[in-house]
Amino acid sequence: MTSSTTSSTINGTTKTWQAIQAEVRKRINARLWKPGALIPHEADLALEFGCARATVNRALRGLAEEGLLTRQRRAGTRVALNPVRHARFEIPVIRSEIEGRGQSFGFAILKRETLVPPPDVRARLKTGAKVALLHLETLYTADGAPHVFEDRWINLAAVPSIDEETFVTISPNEWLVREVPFDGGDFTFSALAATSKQAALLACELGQGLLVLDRSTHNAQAVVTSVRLIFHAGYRMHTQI
Amino acid sequence: MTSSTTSSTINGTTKTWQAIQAEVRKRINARLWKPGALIPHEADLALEFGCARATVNRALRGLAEEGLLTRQRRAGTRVALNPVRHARFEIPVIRSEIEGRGQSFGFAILKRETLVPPPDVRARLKTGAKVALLHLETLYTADGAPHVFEDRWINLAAVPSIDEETFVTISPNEWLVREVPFDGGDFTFSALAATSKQAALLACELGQGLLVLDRSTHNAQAVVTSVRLIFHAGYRMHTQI
DNA sequence: ATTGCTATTATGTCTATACATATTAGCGAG
DNA sequence: CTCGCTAATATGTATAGACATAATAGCAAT
Repeated sequence: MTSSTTSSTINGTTKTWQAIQAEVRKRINARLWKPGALIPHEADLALEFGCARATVNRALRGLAEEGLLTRQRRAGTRVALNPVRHARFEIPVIRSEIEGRGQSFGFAILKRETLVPPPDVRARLKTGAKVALLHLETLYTADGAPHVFEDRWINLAAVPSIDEETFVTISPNEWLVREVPFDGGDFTFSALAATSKQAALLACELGQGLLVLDRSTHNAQAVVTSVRLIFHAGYRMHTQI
Repeated sequence: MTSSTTSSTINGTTKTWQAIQAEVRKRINARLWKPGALIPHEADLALEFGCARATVNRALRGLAEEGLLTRQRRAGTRVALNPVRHARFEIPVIRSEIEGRGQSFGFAILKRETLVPPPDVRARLKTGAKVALLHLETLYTADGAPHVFEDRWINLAAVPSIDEETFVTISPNEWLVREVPFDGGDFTFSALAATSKQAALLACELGQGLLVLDRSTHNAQAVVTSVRLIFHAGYRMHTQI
């Protein structure tokens, strides 16, 4: 029958943009297209794959975002010389992370005060020498065991409503994620050897290596909060690419 | 003067997908569209912004990839309940990282041997109990100072040509990135306190906290290599979102 | 040789239309 | 009330055609 409703209008195989991506990936891996080399331009590939240029564009754009290709107008598309790989870490809400492992989540506010912070914190939050900030120290636990110690400074000007929050039922971590929209931030991983205070808090030996994550988040107006998370000994932050 | 602009949106000149993204972001941040809420569907937005549905699709797809929106066929698009944020770390070639800071790069192969690895390495590389692997220990330096100690195991079956490489002019790190295509891998950050050996290698105090990055990379066939990088004391790995 | 214009070219984006596909809502039979 | 079918619907993808934009190459004038 001359039914025009059949799906595969294209001879041979239906070439979705994902199929094209896979094919391009294969050619790069097989060194058919070598690092640094120019690959055929979109129109040619569209012709070869029997699809529209927009479909090729969709495929190549994705690979460029991954860092596998570099593209430039007029100059064309080439295989990346140094395939800069990106590791994407999910930064979850602490409660979700713990409960996701089937453990019980808990937290305790160890300190809550409003004062002018030390210079390094002032620098991170870009606040003046006389501006008081909210300072919170919280210990998060998993199945009762110390999980992470959080040392947080909050810009009250950016989050005024936080004054009314007691943090009895919701942790500072979760409250901020839920209530404060933000545009960006920065993350820094580092390591330190446990001081006696940290060893006591996190129930580890004095001098053990601890993973540290410093994070500050900002919106369009100001730096909202800056936090240092010191994880329990042996904690590993994992991701796949 | 007169409050002339009652403009519902940016009209006229540019209604690019990026402008639409920005507008949607603004509405989410302004809580006009609250977390969990359904937003108008693509056709409606296209009508409102005066553009084609494909353009709206492009904008919303990007926001969904970021994790700010969740989209489902037939069900529509809603603002993500807990915006899982992603930190994207670039994993550069060590030489590029050092030279990018204007420092001089160097490396020294401390050990090169071929032997059956211990069980934990066997597990990571998924090799048999009798398969010998190439083991390399390398110290990378920046301006002559220790930068990172690399302890690497390489699956010879996956990278046979490595036997001929002397690593005199090119480091193992760079050689592998350049010569061995891979599909994926996983990363784990952790911390340890410097042992006396590590302290000597990295020129730091005994017991200092050191940042550790374990990485293994695989292609379609096998796990190609597994590496542990132990960074010098005080090293900070930074990224922005 | 250097500068400056212009034509060329490959990617970037937008449009209008069409069909595919997943998921839900509704309805009828058991 | 539940199961199973069908219709409705929002996103996902593909298409041809068009124009925009950046970067290059070539050529001309200084």
